[in-house]
Amino acid sequence: MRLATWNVNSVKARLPRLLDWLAGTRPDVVCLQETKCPDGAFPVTEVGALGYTVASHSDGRWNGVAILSRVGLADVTVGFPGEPGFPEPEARAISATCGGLRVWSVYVPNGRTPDDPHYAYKLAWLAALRDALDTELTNAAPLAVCGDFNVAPTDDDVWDPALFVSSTHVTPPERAALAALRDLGLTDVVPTPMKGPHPFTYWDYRAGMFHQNKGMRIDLVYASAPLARAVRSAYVDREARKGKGPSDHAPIVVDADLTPTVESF
DNA sequence: ATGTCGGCCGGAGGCCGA
Repeated sequence: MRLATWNVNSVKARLPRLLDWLAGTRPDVVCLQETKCPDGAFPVTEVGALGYTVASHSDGRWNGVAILSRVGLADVTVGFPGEPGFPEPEARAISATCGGLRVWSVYVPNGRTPDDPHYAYKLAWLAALRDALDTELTNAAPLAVCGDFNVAPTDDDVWDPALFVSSTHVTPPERAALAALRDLGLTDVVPTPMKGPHPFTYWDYRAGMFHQNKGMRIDLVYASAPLARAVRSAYVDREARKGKGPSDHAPIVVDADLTPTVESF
């Protein structure tokens, strides 16, 4: 089983690169975030030509999450019970069962700044996600929570911790929210960086940040115990951040010794 | 670091969000 997650920053703007990347990487299951793709506009035909079926969740111009699978796509759930909104719930979570693996694609609220109402929203959203996963993890099936968490778990996950003091993405409450997810029994599958010591997954478009490798690790794969035991390797595909017209995030690719159990075709 | 993207409206370029 090859599982991947990628904040594409608009599936429409990224479509040529997404298709090339799918054809070259051949993941079985892909979690996408920031699809920014209205309902009904998702390019299902184009990804379908590569063997993928699609479950997507949109609220229009912002946000948007999706799961692509070529090993089945069953029991799709949009959002989760108790999901907070701003004020209405946004398109930030979708889950499905793909080849025997329960997969969540999440786009955690950014938070903006610690004194902004969006920061409280972010913490409430993460707390509600924890409660929803607590219920779901009573099932023994392997589970992955993948996506853009907008939190760097440790100081090693930001290019200059001194610059981030009292900024969002690194505050103790945000990191405690991630720890609460791990306390459910989820394991942070830390990918291999491929270049440099830090497995960054995001680099701001501005100021040559990618070229200087001034990035952050804010895209995460949290694996339940049965999945974590099966993981053989994981890497950040920083090649996908290069060249013309990239997303500001790179994909994470995880290989696990799970035999896909195709439940529908 | 505040240097760039992408979406929207509307038919250019300003505004919002990240």
